[in-house]
Amino acid sequence: MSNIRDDLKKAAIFLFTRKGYNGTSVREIVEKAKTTKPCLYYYFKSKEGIYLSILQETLEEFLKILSQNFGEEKLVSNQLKELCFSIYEKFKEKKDILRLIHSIFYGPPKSAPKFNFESFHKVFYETIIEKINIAIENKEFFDGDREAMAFCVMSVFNGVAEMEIAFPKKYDYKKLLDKTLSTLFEGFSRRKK
Amino acid sequence: MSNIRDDLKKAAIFLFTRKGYNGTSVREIVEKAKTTKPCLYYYFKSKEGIYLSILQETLEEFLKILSQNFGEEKLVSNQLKELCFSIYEKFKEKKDILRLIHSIFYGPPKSAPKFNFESFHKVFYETIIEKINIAIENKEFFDGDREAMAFCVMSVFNGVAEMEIAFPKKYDYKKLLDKTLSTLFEGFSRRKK
DNA sequence: TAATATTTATTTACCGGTAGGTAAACTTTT
DNA sequence: AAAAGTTTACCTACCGGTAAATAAATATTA
Repeated sequence: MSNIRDDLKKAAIFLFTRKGYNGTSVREIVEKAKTTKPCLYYYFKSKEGIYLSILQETLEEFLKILSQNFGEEKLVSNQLKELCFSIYEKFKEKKDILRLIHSIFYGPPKSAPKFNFESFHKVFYETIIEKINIAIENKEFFDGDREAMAFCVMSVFNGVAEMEIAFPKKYDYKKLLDKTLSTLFEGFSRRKK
Repeated sequence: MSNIRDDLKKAAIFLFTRKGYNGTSVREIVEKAKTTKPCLYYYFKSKEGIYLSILQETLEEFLKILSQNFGEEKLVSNQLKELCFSIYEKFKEKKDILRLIHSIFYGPPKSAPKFNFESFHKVFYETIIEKINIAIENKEFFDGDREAMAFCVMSVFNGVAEMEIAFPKKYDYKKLLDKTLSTLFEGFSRRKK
């Protein structure tokens, strides 16, 4: 098994996630991986190549989570919570890479090679809105604007993730996510005027 | 009036916001500003200097908005909307720089010189939570977790801003912000069980 | 006010260091 | 012997930064 390839990837993740794409040099990567430059070019073709391969791998892991089931029988608010918790767990596991992806996705357009992370957002949003439709049909949620409601859920999740990126260890973010979603769903729940 | 200083700043903004800090070279900046390198070093001391001066200026503009008043007499939900709209307008005006700040704030720690944008978040959050306290006292909002409610509002605002950054011109984001806040506040509003 | 001295602004030409990338030789595995 | 993997040594281009000379504006003095 060629572990040079893996060593290169690990080293690249370590450096890209700390110094960004432009802030990391090929020399640093190969040095950390205890190998030489032509090896990196042998396995990944270019600096851009190793970078994109890291991002692609991560994207796929997240899409996999969204394709899972989240207990169709339960209350939608609980399904949505579980969905968010699952993604949150993966997020914590890959926090560094996600910080990198985040800063590229929302960052200056030419600060790094283009990588389309949009598909994750889209699938995430669609998954949420489907569940909200069900909740409104079941009269679990009040009959509000469905897009707006889904947008709230997604934004809250993003908000927690960003907080954890910006201020790690400052709060218990799992708890914050739980609490905030609970409050949001309490607001969405159907009550009489 | 030395307009070389201004030209340098404009050129730097143009390039930093498109290519990031590490992706932009001092040579490019002075070339675009139609001057020479020692001039940049004369006015700003270093690449980091011109960069930080741009960020600092922007931060101050945002803090200024938060120190304004937003109609104490009105419904809190409307005050919060106005607050968000005001910040949103400034955001749109300085969208490029905010994208840059965002990607640095949430990005790899060593991808650019440190700049503390935390103060804006803090003041924004505190402003929101004050208003929510009032709304709950007035029985305009139900008596939920105040931190969670404030977090929802802030997240929704961030969500819209990020959408606009990632997918400019795809939607009417002012409308999205309006609609989403309305739905959120409808959820927060006090109704009988 | 005119000439001079001083400070401020700007340019030319350069520094050592490092960037991404590769040709070509060598070693190991198949 | 052929293929795959790895190394040494090198390429050109560019990086951030600066010394020193010069030009323009301002202050000082006769």
